[in-house]
Amino acid sequence: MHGIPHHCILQIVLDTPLNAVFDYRWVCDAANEPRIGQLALVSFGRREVVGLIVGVAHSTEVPEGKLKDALSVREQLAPLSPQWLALAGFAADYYQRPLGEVALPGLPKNLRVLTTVALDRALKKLAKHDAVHDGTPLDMPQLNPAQQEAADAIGGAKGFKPTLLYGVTGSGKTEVYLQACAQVLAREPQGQILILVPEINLTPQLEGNIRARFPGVMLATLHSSLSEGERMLHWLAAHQGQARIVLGTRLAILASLPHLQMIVIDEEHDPSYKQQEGLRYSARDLAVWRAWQLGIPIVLGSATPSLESWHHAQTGRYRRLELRERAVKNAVLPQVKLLDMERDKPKDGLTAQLVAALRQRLERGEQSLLFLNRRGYSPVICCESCGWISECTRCTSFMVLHKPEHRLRCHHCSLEMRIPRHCPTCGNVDLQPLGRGTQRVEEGLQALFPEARILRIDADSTRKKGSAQEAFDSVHRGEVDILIGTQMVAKGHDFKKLTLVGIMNPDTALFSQDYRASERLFAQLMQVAGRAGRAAQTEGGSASEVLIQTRYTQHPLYGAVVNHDYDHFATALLEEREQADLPPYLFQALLRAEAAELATAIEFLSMARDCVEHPGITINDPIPMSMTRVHNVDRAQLLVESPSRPALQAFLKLWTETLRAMKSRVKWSLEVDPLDI
DNA sequence: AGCACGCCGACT
DNA sequence: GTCGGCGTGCTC
Repeated sequence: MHGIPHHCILQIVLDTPLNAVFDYRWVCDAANEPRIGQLALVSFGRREVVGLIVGVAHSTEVPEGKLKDALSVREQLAPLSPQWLALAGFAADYYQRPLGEVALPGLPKNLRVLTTVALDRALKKLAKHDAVHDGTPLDMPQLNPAQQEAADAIGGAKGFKPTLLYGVTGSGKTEVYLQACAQVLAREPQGQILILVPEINLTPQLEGNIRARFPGVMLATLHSSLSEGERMLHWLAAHQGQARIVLGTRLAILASLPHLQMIVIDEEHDPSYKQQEGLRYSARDLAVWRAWQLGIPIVLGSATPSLESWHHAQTGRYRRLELRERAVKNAVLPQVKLLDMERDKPKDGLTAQLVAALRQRLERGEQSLLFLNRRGYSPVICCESCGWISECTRCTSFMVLHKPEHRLRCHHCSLEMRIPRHCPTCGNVDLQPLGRGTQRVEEGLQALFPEARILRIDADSTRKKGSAQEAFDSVHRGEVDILIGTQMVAKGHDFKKLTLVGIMNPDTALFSQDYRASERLFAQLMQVAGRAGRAAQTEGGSASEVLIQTRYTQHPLYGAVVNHDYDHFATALLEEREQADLPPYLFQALLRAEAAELATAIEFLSMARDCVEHPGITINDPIPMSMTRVHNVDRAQLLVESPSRPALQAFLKLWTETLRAMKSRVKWSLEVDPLDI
């Protein structure tokens, strides 16, 4: 009874917004049917696409006339595991998208093309690679007692155990992760570990550290700046279990890891774990689900945990471990001081006290960092006689002056133009820059300290590939006296000679409409402040200082920063959130609509608000988004809230199905657990 | 989402 | 006379 040709029905999902499984006929040996989790090439409409087999059956409802044969099954690739399919399924359900739209984009592009040459090449390369396997880690540095306790607790954990590793900047969280990894790798001969970081380009040291520490262990990286060839190779190394450690950004949460034994989320509070377009998933939240599904430990590390995680630690859902001291002997936390801009009026954005502090570092040959989260020369230019200001014609925003390029640029739609010679409305030639960006600060500083070596690091100065790395390297080599940067400089880097951090103008975030702004500001200030004083304090060297310029020296947020007291600050914020019925005590989703006319978008949302019964769910009024128009499209949104996550989920499922069925011409999208409202 | 088919304006 | 605008219809 072998070799008799018979046919089966492959149930296949495809990368399409259609929320459906498509059936295809497949002829094969009865004993040799394709398996769930394999990829297949099929003809779909008038094109050929790669789909994922989610079921194998022997009958179908689809009429004979519509049913097509699958073109091929990718047998050289081991099937994706049921656990991986469940992960993709969970993400699809939770974020209200079709399975195929989650599962297929989670795979390397080269797996989804018609030809298998890239796959075959990668398979061949990895087959040769299999020889080396010497799992002896190098000598581990001595940990302090708190670190050792944390590493043992994490590395020795069995079962689903989310741990919040709360440690001040420079407290050696990375070392804790690495030693916990060493324990897991030693205990589980095949075990794999997934380490997520916010942005891999900003933490280049970590990859090197891991390689140096685990020389016999294959490390695969997964992030958006890999070439397609590399991505294929690294993904496959993870999928085949060869890579024991996978280091990646949020997209790596969908990697196939058949022997996953532990997950590490570094800087778990970082907003870049949330995808901000397409499938708007939170890699951190999916990671927790994945750890729960597999019954494995997960570590969430941060000096300023998200309030969500902090809340979980308070309620006992997460175990909290704490590192209170800096790991390097004699390295102390920098002293944080507030500079009152009301009493010490700034010139060119700098108070006299900050200028004096900069001068002092220059004289001592130490480095300073000025933090200003605004790139360009000035955020707007205006006409002094008629009040004209440089607004973008396509967006609800201003055209930013970029002086080196002599251009105005919109940071939202990248519209560019030459700087007008005179005011477009009244003809006045006196157009003045208003406000201050990094370029203008750089110019002012260079005038103030002509001999100083000043370097600006922001998205504009590092546009070329590799130029950011080069810039950071030159800071590390001590070729820079004063570094000016946006949030790009806040993450990851240890600047050994840096003893001064100046924060120029953080106040705007204090009174933002967005209730998460203060949480973010605090995290950002702590993170930037943490760049200072990471090395041991040397004899005669200055103590590290963080100087914050502000008009609100009495604001409790700054008080908490001065005292390095996230603890009380977070607890106070959580109380406020509970009083005000906000996350994490409430669950939210956002329906967005866009149209050429704002009224069309609002109208659609009003209709959506009333189209389904919603007991237990609060649906607010439709409102224009705070930046209403981007690239000539008007956007509005509808906030949906519930104290019950399951109730919200059930409603969203029904709601999206209803909206999809209405086939409205208005373009809409749903975001679950939005970060920015 | 693609990608077709399908009817009305400014051009080689 | 055609190239091409995007309306709407379908995908096992």
